[in-house]
Amino acid sequence: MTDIRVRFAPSPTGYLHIGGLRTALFNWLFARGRHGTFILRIEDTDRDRSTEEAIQAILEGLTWAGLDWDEGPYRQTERLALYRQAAMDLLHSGHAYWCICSPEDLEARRKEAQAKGEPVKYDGRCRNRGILSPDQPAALRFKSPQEGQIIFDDLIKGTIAFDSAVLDDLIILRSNGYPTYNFSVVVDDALMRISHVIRGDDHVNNTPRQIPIFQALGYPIPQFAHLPMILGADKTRLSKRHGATSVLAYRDMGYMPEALVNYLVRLGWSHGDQEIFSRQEMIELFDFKHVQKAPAVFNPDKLRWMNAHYLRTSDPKRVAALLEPLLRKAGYDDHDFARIPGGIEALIPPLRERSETLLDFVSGAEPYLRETITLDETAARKYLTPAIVPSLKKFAERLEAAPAFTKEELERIVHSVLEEDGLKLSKLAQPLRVALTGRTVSPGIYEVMQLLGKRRTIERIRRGIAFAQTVASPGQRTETSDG
RNA sequence: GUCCCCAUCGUCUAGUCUGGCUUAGGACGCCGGCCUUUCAAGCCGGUAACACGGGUUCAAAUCCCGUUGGGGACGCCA
Repeated sequence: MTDIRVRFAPSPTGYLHIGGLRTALFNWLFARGRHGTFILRIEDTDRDRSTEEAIQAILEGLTWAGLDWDEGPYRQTERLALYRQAAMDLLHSGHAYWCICSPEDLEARRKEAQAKGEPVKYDGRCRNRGILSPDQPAALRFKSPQEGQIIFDDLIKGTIAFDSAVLDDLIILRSNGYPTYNFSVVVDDALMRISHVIRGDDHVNNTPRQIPIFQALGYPIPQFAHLPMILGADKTRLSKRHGATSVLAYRDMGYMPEALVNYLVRLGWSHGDQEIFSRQEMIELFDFKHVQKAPAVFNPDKLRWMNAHYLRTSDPKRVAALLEPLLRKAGYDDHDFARIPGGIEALIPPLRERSETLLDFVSGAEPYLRETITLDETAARKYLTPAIVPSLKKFAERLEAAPAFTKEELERIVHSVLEEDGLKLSKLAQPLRVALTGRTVSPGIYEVMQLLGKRRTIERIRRGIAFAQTVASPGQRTETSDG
């Protein structure tokens, strides 16, 4: 059995996007599940569009997602001598030839062919010119086979056949000496002994052009697995038009990497009815047999649901670790974190039932992180009324005198007030909630009080009482009345 | 236009290879209910699909052909 060696080979012309992450994930899963090697290779042979920032963004995205690589990152621009050597070998063995057609000429001919409805391919006019040492800018072209068929068995799509007649002689070395994609991939996949080429199915058409190059170079042909594309809601290829497609943008929007990865693994792959997969399960269960052949539409709603699920079921420590940088980014610091008995971690259980993203935690945590709050006007007017003041007062007094600040004790006090004042819990809970958080929506009031601590709990109730009394004064009433 | 690939609820999908077990299952979303201290979460129920037309067969979502529709590729980009 040959070693499993796979690679993820992004071109650093932009950020790492959702589709790229999924391709990387499937490669990684395949390698990890078969004791294989996962190689990272940066395809930066396009000098004009490749950037260092993009490389960093790709590495950062993969790392965030938890996809670690065993070899690399290799950079093709550091391997140029290898491609040139291979190209010269091809020239000398008669598999390649110099072409002096200018890019402008080629472009013009392409347009003409397109307009006439003729096949758009290089006409091979330099093929028999036998140029040995060009004295003008020249590109090296590969002699593609002209007859027969090129057939390969795709692990996902099955047997795919192309007539060699549709192939033209592709350029393998640009006139600037840089290799082109179709050539450098083959050389690297061959040299790196890649056993399985797992990539997006936008590369299906490149495969019959690459296979003859493997053969001409004298290397074995790897297995191919072409993943279907990810589409946007309008069924066109996922792009910026569909909103956020950058992996790092999802991190910044408060998504957990395990949620994104789980969502992505189910986009095109399945294992019966199972939706939730641990890292280990994915590794063990992933196979090409259950990879879909048709493209899949990216569904942000399901991703959100998945994220909410992970938020609710993950270890609070884990969630807290991911949340902290977002809180800091929002302007909070250690001083704020220290206000909460139990720190950031204590926020997780109460808030996670109400959060779909970590950003929801950021806004939900505000009342507990700050020393004081601003009351929501509408909520305060509605619930902090003179009628509830006596009960609030009674509650605050008893709380102050209470021997402990446990949930049981809080519950006991609340119920004693309820009973004496003949109130239903909801009648007291909502005013308390508004006084304590400034809002109508929050975790349970006992949890809220625990997050606030005794001092802030009492202070906020007193402020709530003050508000209710201010509103009760005749002047205020007139002022705020809308008739 | 040429070439390649694909086709189950709105979306992700099970089932298709190895036809009958399917009144086509699950998930997201949506709708309703329960629970309830607000909002959620959770639980229960509902909504909704085999693109179409021909074959083959006792029997087809499952096999074959065609049509239609969709995606991808046609660069000295990757």
